[in-house]
Amino acid sequence: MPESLFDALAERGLVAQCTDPDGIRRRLATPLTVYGGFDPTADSLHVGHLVPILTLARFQRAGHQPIMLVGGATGMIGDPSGKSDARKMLSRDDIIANTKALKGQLGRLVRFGDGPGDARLVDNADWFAAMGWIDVMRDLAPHFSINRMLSMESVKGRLEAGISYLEFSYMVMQAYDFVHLFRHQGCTLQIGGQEQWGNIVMGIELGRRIADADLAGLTMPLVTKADGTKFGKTESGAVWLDPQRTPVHEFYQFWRNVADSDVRRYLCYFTFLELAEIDRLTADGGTAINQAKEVLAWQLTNLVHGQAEADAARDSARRAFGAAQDVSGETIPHAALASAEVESGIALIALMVRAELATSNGEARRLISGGGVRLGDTVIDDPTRTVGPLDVHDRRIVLKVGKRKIFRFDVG
RNA sequence: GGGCAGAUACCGAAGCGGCCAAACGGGGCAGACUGUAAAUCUGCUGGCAUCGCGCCUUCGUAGGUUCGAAUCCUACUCUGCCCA
Repeated sequence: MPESLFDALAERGLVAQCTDPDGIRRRLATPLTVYGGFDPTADSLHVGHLVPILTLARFQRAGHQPIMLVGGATGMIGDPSGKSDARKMLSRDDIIANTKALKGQLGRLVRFGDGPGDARLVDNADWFAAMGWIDVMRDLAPHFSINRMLSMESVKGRLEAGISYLEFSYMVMQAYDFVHLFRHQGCTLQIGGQEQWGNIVMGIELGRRIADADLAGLTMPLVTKADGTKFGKTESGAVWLDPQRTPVHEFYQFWRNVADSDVRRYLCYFTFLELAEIDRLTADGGTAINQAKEVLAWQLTNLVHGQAEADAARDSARRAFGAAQDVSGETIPHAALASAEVESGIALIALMVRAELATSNGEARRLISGGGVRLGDTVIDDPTRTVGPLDVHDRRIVLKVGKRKIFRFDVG
C-alpha cells in the first residue's frame, strides 16, 4: 500500500505528467485544495470526463478538498487544446443552460458541502464577468509571452490549420482561473487531462508572477482503447452520463463490452476498487475476465446512476444473455404495441424501424437478409416477414439484432 | 491584388458526357468461430418501393449547354501552393 496518494495514483496509471513528483508528495502530506475544470460544451458530461472527476474524488477520499470548476466563461471561448480545428461557438444561452446541467451532474458524483473536505463547485463566469477588457489587458496580458504561448503544444498543433485570437486567449483565462482559486480558496494544485498540461503550466507560471504562489499541476493520461479507436464512442455516438441521452441499459452494456485487454486499465481508472482486488479480478484470462467486465459495468452504473439502476441493469443483462434468454427485465429497451396492430399483422421491417434497431426500412431489410435478425429465438431471413398473433409469447414480441441489441414489444 | 491546383458518400481516394448511387481502401454493421472479448474469414454498407423493373436525394453553391452532366461552360464560396 503506497503511503502517498501520489504513488497510489501512479500505481493506477493515472499520472501522465506532473510538476516535480517529490514536491507533490510533500504537498499531499497535509490536506490541500485541488481543482479540475470542465467546460460546458454540451448539456451532459460523458464517460471521457470521468477520469478527472473521479481523480478529484480520489483526492477527496484521501482527505483533500476538491474544487470542481465549471467553465461558464471559458466555455464561451473554446479550448483549442487537443483539437485540430475550432469548434462552433455556442450561444450564450446554451452555455448557461449547459453550465447548469453540468453542475447538477457533478453534484451527484462527488460529495459537496461547506465543511472541510467537502467539494466546492465554482463557475469561472462569476469572476470573469466582473473583469473588463482593460483589466485583463493591464493585469494579465503583460505576463504572457507570445513567444512562450506559440511554443505550447496546444497552439503549435493549430498554427498549421489556423487559430483565432479568440481561442488563443483561452489559456490566459485558464491560467487566471488557477490564480483566482489560489487567492480565494487556497488552491495549490490543478489536475486535468493530458491535453491540459500546457494550460496548467501557464497557470503555475502566472501564479508565480502575480501572486507569488507556489503552484503544482498533474495530468491524467488520455483514455485509449486497445484497438486504437476512440474511447467513449459507440455506434450511436458518445456515451453520456445523462440517461436521457444514453439509456442506462446502453451505458451498462458499453462497459460490459470493453475489450479484454482494456478491462484492467479501466478498473484502475474508473473504479475505487483496491488494486489487489483488481488484480484478483483480472489475473485469470479467458472466461474469468467476463466477470471482471461485469464488475466494471456494475461499478460504473452504480456510480453514475445509483445502485438500484445498476442492479437492475445487471439483472436484466444476465437474464437476457444467460441461458434462459429472459428479456423481461425493466432496463431492456421496450415499448408497448397495440394488440390490434398485431391482429392485422405488421411488417417485421416496420417493427425494427419502430424499435430503432434499424434506421431505415432498407437497413432493416439488409439486416434480415444477412441473417442478423431474430424474432424470439428464431432467425428470420425473409425481409417480407409479417409479425402476427402467432409470434406473441407471454404477451411479448422480442426482436434481436446481432447478439447485443434487443428490443421488446409488450403487446396489450 | 495576380496566377495555379483542388472541393466526390462517415473518412481517405478513383471517376472526367451515357454502362454512376458512383471503383478501391479504412471505418461501421451483420454472419461464422467464441466468452455479450480479441484475432481471422464471409456478407452488407443513400432513401422510398407492389424488392432486384422503377422513383427520389447525393459528387462545394447557384445558374447554363446537352436527348443525357459527378464529368463540359459561367459566376460565386472555401482550401492549398506560387507571385506581389
